[in-house]
Amino acid sequence: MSETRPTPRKILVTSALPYANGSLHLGHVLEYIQTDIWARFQRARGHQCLYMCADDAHGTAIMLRAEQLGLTPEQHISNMQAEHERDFSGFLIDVDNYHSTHSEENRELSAMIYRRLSENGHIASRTITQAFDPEKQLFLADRYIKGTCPRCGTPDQYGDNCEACGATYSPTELIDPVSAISGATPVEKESEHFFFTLPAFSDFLKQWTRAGHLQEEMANKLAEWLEEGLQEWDISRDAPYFGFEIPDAPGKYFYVWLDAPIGYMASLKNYCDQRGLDWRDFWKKDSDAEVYHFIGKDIVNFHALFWPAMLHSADFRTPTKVCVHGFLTVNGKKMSKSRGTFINARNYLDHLDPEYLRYYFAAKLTAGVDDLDLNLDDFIAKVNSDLVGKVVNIASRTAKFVNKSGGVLANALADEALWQQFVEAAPRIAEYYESREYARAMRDIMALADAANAWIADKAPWSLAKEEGKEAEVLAICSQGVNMFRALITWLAPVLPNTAAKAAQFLNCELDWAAATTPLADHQINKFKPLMQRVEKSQVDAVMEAAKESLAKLQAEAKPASGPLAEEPIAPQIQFDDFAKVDLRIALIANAEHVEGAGKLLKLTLDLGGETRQVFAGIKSAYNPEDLIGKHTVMVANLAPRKMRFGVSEGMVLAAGPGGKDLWILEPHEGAKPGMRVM
RNA sequence: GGCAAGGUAGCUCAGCUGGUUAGAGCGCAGCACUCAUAAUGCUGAGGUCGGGAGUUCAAGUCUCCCCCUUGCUACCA
Repeated sequence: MSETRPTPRKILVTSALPYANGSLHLGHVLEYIQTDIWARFQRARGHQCLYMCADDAHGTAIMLRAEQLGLTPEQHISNMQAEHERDFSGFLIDVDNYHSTHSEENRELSAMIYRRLSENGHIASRTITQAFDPEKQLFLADRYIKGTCPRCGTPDQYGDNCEACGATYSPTELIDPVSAISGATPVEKESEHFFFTLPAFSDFLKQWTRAGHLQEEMANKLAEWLEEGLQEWDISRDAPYFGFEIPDAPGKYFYVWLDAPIGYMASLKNYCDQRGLDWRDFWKKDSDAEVYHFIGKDIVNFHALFWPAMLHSADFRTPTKVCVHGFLTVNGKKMSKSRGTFINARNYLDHLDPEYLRYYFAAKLTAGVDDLDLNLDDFIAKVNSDLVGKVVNIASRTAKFVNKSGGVLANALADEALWQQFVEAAPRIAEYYESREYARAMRDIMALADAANAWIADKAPWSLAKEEGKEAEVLAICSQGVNMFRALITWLAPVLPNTAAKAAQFLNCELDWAAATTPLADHQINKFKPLMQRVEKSQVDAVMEAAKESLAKLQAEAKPASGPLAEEPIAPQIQFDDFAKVDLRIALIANAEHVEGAGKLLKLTLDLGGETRQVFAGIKSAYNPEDLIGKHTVMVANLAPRKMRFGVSEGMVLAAGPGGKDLWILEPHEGAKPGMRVM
């Protein structure tokens, strides 16, 4: 009844390439652990499985960060890559190759793919207008422009949205926009850009996204984009840019997301070139290999729309599957820097064994895209009880008796029926691994561990050992205990590679998936040594403490203090005349009502004592209209009218607060009358 | 506001195409064991399956409405 070995497959696996601008955090680690478990499982089953990764090393952010650090971009990304590789190895992520998108291989492949896209008529060019930093001589992406929010007046907001009030807008709407890089006032400038004609692949993608390459929920999500109609994708950036220059287009560079996925190929090419293998075996159109990308749900459009379209045009095969996972939360909350739940990979590794986290993630990972919560109390309980209390304990409580009687396992099973449960579980567990339902695999394995412990308790070999003439029976029971442990640890090996290696040493045999359910008989084992230590609460506390410290350090660099004044320094001094230009008036809120279709707006009718104004105010989240009617407030009466989707707004009411529910409009003391000027 | 995914025991989660008294692990209580890294076994308490209405002989499981959480997205002068 031993399992038949499946025919060997050729598999290429990737994790999303971490950006070479920051340290890895546990969210990254979740993905690498998911990928690594899968890759190790495939190798354990005798398949050829290459796990490729690399640093994603291009883009404006990296260029600027390097400058800030006083390094060349090349030095900076080289430092980051070294750090990333240390963290990978710390978490026992067994990549076959860790490369960089800033590599010769990637330069060649990017150029080659671009040429093919271009030859196929899938590259368009046109001139666009963009904000430009005249001092830095640099085009500015939205997030590099800062200014005063046009809606709530909060200074120092980014070019696409306001952190205080949540408004979204285009950078041209910002009041007093400045370049976040140099502080200069941006100007508009034209430039020629290249576009990948994504709409040409609309039909192809509609079919591809439904052809079993994606989880259904992701296919549904992408269908939204596909229904709305795809836009051409801007794939070029102007110099200066840290990246690859586009062939025959001096001064134009590939946008970082163009060459990032090509980095998967480049890493494989780099690996193959050193070994006399051909990377095309995996990527050519009629390849018999399988390609799996593990990614987070935030980058699914790049991997399941842009990337397959590029590959299709460039005459390469498309991925077998894009496996999307959810985000990691910590104690039920989004990993956030402000909440102090942001844990770097290194914070964890400095205090805890990587296998604990590997197991905990495995025990909660499914093939779905749901977010996964790292609940720290649950983490301690689960690891200690499942791994130490159940699995390792089976070996720990039986090995001694085997060793005592010479260390040679019995030649027959004590309980065939129980063993049969293990035999039958093997293919099911394999199927769960294969389909990335690790949580189900772990549940099955632990259920068997429970059965094993209950059986051992029932047989009580320690009691029999006290009786004369029961030596053979004791040995038979404990031999089966050791064999059950061997099966369990073999199945756990993709998750717990170090413990599995130690167990192999104790068992005095290689752990082999196919052999796991054939019991070792008449086999010499070695002395048992503890395989795994319990997690201590103090270690977990130390991780959280370290996380807070790293965070504090980061924030100290970024922001010296907090509070309204620190976050929004007082604006440059103005003269009285400047202030006098703003005509503030007392207004009576004659009416306030909801606006059909608007999420944040209230429509206010303001009585200025002889004149009424209609003003749309973004205060719906903080006020009920009925509570406002009859109250007095202060408005900017001479603000130019503004056309909005729901009508013209003829002024602004004054309010303070970060936004959402925390928003307070001004109200004058008793006695002020509508129309009075506020000076 | 729109779309999506969720809301099942204290905690983390299973519950397939609707079908007997709703499950697991952990935690908790009691008992047993004391071989084992205070590990293990047995027993038990604990849930109006977010709320409401409906369809049905029968609903955690289907429909509608509402509330809450998370993500994406729009608008927000």
